[in-house]
Amino acid sequence: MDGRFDPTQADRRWQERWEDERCFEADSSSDKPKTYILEMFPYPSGRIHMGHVRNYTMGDVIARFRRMQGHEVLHPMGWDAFGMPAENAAMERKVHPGSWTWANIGAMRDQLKRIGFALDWSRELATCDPAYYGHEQALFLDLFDAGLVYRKESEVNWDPVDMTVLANEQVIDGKGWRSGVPVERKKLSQWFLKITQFADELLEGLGSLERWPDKVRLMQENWIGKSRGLHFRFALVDGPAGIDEVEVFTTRSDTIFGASFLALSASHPLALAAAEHDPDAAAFILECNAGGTSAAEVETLEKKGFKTKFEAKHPFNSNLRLPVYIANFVLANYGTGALFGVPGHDQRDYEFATRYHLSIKRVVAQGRDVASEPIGTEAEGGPGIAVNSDFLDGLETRDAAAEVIRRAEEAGWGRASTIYRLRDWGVSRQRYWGTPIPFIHCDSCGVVPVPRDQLPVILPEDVSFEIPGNPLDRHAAWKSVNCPTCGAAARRETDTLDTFVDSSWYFIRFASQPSDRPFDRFEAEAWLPVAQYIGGVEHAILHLLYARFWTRALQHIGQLGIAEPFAGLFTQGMVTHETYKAGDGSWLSPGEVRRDGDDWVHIESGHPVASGRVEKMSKSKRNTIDPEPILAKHGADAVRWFMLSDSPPERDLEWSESGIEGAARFVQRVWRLVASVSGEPGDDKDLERKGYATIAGVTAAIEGLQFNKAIALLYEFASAIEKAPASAARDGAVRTLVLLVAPMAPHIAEECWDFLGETGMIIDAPWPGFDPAMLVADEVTIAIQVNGKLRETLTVARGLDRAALEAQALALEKVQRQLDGGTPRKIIVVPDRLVNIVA
RNA sequence: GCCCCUGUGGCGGAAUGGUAGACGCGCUCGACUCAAAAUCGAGUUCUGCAAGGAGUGUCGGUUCGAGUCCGACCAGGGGCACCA
Repeated sequence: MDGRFDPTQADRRWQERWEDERCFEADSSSDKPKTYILEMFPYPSGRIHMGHVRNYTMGDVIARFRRMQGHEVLHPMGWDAFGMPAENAAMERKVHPGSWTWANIGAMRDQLKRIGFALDWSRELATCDPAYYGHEQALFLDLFDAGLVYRKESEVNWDPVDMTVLANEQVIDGKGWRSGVPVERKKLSQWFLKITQFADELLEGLGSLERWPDKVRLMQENWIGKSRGLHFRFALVDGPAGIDEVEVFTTRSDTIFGASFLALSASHPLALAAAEHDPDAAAFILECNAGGTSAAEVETLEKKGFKTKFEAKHPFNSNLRLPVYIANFVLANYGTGALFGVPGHDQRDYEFATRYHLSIKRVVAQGRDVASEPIGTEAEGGPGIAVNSDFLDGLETRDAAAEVIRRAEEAGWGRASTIYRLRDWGVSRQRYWGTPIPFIHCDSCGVVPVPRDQLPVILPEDVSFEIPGNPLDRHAAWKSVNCPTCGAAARRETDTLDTFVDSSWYFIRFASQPSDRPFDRFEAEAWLPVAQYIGGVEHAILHLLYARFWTRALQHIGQLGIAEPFAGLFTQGMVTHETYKAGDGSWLSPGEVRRDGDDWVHIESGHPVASGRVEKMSKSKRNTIDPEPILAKHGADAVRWFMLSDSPPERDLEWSESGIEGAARFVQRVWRLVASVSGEPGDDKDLERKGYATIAGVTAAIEGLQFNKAIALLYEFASAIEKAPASAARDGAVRTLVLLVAPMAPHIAEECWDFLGETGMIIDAPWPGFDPAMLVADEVTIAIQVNGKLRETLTVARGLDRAALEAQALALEKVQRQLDGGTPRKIIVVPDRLVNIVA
């Protein structure tokens, strides 16, 4: 054996052997306990980046670890292959989105294989493959049959650059999540999935997801936004034809006596009725609709209203008349699109009332406040005691609210109800590169599903991207089809599905992939739920909520007996790197700069460079590090090792050259240790104990996804072995180390295993165990404190009694010096741990 | 505005209420070498010659004992945002 381990040779050799022997193909009929490990599948953008490497390394460690523990592991990989970038590439480079995507998949698959992931490539799938999206179309029709899919004319978020509709979740700060331009409002007929039907289930289900980060559960909870309150009606005085009341929703029914106006959204039926005979009202509505939705605009937007000629009667006092306004701050799609304003206890209503000189009445008193004290310069939003509120006076907010609901229900003008912030999921996209929605539009039969035997509806190949918009819409031959019901000439639906639909069930297809249907229920259930799902926190709401919904929808229609798809979730941090900016403001890549003392200079020009913030690796900031040359230089194990060390996995990891070098050093260190195996006899109790402690620690750390801790323990163990004299125990420790390193650095581990003369591959070796009794040392180090401060340590036999410990501690010179002749007031003794002398 | 998270050496970060700074990076010194790389050894929170003293964002509290628990504040990050 040579002095150095050569990863370039070994990596490929083991990767080929794993592949040739089909080691990582999961057997659905295995008797072993089944474990499903999954990382969020990548979009095939062209190249693997460090974020992928980190993500997949973590999953790979768990997968290999579980395998060594005797589990049958499913660890698949595929491609989230539909989406905008392929169309953009098509426009820019005149290539077909399909050929671009498939070429990228090929390149990225090769890259992943060179990192040595234990993946079951036999189950690889790509969502742009008709063999995948055809089944998706079938599932979509199943959901349609179950009434979970509907079509509705609705105001949508229109991205004027991408020329498509966006889901609410894809609008960030009023801008398209991809294009970054302000979203416009537009009315279109869209397909929707009834996610709101599952709002409560999705909320309740979060409680069972104990192995999810609290943060993600909280984000989903907020997103679903459950509010309990009262729906009730205000009768109108002289309402227009057909409208004699206005329904509102409130969570603060206790403030009902503080109402001083009603406000309607611009698209409320009563607002439209008002506009019919009043050009001023119509103009105001237009103004409201023109308003942008960006955060900046919303923040600075003044509360404005238009006073209609209608008045509403207060439900508890029909003599009290409230003016009805159309107001720009009322949301059309939350609650009923109308509200009653309580300026005293809602800041937004306060601003509105101030502007239009409406009365601001106190109906809740807090602390020392008294009923007669006026509201100050701000609304008082918190709970308190009802005042100036007739029969509610003296009741606490909660009780007052309940009392109003009780009376409203009794009198029949309102009912307790719950509403959600969550909206139904609009899935129509006016794009080419997506799953065609399997419907046909017939002039006489309406919207007709494509018959099952005609699935998949395949995307046409001959399309052009010369003009913006949806090429499917211009493709006359593809579009024209006969109506399946009446046979007359009809048109295909040209919208495609949101790509989040594709990723809402891929984990089921991984588990079971028959050719004639989306999945086999029993095979899928054998693997699901995913034991450990790993991905970026950016999917905390969108993807994870949709996938949960889709799974529950399948359960609802009896296709799958699983409620939650991901039993364990882990969101890993990003891989970051310092940024560099040249004098002219342009970004420079790490390869273009070099260190010069404490400063950075541009290598080519020698000009000074400003080093900026450490940020997520991104093309625009040019601070990316391509994994490829790093792999070639240091080998897969060093890259994997570095991805796991240093930072806790949920935090960001800053890429550093010295970090990867340190990792490569450790790989060589393992190799040298294996070469130092002596064959000499003899035991070494301390080293054995250290070995057991390391096994226990590493096992717990991997189970808790604390890879950085596992690695620290392995470094410590390696140091201990290096220092130990030759013995059989030392040789055994080296073997243990190799086993423990195997999930993280599998290539060197196989190489070492082979060198040690073990039979079979290390991927199949059992994970080492230990006897907990062996972890206990004979001697323990006791901390000796005076007044809680450490003064000395003492090594004593384990289990030494309190009196002996106390005596030994008091005898210490340093303790005596601290006591300075005085008598201790109290002595705390924790056996095997510490003695604290209180002076 | 509301909700949540995080503050520990030069850096990444360890610490069931019980020896703060494990482990890694960097740095210093030493060994090996003609020299370098690689490797090995010693050291590395601050302050002090030392004994000692101070020290986990700030201020207070609980406790024999607080990085850890409680309260207030400061700073950074994230999520939601006219949600009735």
